[in-house]
Amino acid sequence: MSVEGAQAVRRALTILHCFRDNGPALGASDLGRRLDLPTSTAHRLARTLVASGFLEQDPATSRFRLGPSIVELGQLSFHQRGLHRAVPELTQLARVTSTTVDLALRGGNEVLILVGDSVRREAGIGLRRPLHSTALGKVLLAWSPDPDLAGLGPLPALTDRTIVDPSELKSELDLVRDQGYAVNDGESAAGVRTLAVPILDHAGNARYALALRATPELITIRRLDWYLTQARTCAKALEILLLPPEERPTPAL
Amino acid sequence: MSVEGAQAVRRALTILHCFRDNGPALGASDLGRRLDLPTSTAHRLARTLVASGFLEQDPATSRFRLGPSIVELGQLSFHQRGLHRAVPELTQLARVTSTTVDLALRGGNEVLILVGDSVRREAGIGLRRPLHSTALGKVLLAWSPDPDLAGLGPLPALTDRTIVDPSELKSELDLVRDQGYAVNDGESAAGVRTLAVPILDHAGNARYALALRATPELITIRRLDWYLTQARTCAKALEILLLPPEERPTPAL
DNA sequence: CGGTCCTTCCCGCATCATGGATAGAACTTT
DNA sequence: AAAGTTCTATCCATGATGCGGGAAGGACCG
Repeated sequence: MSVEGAQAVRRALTILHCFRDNGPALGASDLGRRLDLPTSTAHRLARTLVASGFLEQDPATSRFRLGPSIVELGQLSFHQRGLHRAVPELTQLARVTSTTVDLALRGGNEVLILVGDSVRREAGIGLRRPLHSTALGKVLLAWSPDPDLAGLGPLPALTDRTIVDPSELKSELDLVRDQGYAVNDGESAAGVRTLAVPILDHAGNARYALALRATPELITIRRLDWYLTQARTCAKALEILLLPPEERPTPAL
Repeated sequence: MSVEGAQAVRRALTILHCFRDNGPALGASDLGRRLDLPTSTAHRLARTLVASGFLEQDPATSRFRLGPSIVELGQLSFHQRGLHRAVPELTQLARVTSTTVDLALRGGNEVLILVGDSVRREAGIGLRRPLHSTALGKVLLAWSPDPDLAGLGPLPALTDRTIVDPSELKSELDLVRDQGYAVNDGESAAGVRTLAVPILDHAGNARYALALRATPELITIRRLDWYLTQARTCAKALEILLLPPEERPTPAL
């Protein structure tokens, strides 16, 4: 009961979410253990998911993996959002800047990387990252409709530079909003510097975030402005490709 | 009751499936009408889906559309299946043959087109087609583990050439299995000829089907062999790209 | 060959989803 | 501009529905 009224459905969807973190194939008892459910319940839910094509069951090992319906709807939504049109832009940006490029949006309380540059595809597609310790996350938070930092819960430290204090994060976000971009300097992993800019809609919310990622030796402070220009140019192009005209921000006053 | 034990979950998944046929955004009462459910039930299920990120609700119109989790899991599964590695092959094949190329698998009782050539992306990505009136479908049926034609139900006629008689379909499938490929000559739409070949696994089942589509003037009978060779070469490459070594068919005896 | 862990099915209980009714907002028609 | 229509969203009593302990049947390992 509590807040949302649909126990069985919620559990079934959680089962689907299990497959994002873990290996490609999970058994019924794996699922039960991971969700703290009786095996029989997990098994029944999984079977229902199989019946609708959202999971499929390996005939040999009888373990579950994501099914055809997921790919189908994923491709459909990918195209409906126009994300396929973003791929060439990102590839171009990656080539020009020699960096790794990611396009992300907010999914719950995490950053959801949807499209990587196709030069280094393995990058992080389908990956989730924390909001507080990534440049992408900072951008998504800074231009968020509900700036509820408390809702994030504790901020785990990934390196010794990670911002763990909520009030410190708050002033960081103010800075990000002020200067129009975010930098992550080894707060997520040592030796990685990331630069992120928002793709804003007419309401001033960040619909997507675009990031360039490389070593600090490549993205030096003095060259930052150049990378920023490149990123912003690309972001402007993506704004047109991804947002319908009526949702684009009104041109600067 | 009946066969699968999860009413609420089944209904929720059906809601998701609604979004494949119809426009991108549906209201709660649309959903209720389409699934023949009370509005309140449809609304509650949709809310649960929103809470898990499988749907999202437009703040302005409060209508629902596919959410970030769908794109996330879709991309993840797309990559886990190695489908991104198929894209360059398909593009190449489309260029060489000047045809429209589709890669599909079976989803329930329909053909599920997953990847089109990127030359003409709009082709039919995320589209479902009948099994009995497409070359892709014939291939998927001909090398299917359960050749249950009765389970298909009635075979609707899309043109006057569509095979509507189950026993006729059965002999057509025998022919397809014999010659190793399927042809659809205006059975799905007039003036379209399609040639499809399977990508088989070690158990002899068609995991994917690959099709070339063009006008009968282009794919003439005398040139059929050439197109067939092109398609088979590509299928062989895809077999290696898409199937793990232990699931590939053993080399011809 | 005994042990362990897995998948799968069964069935009685009480929890949980159900859907009619309602309030109110938004949009359309007259 | 007001009346009418259609929509979203919430409530709550009812009983249908999903729940999960248990046990049978395999598969794999030692």
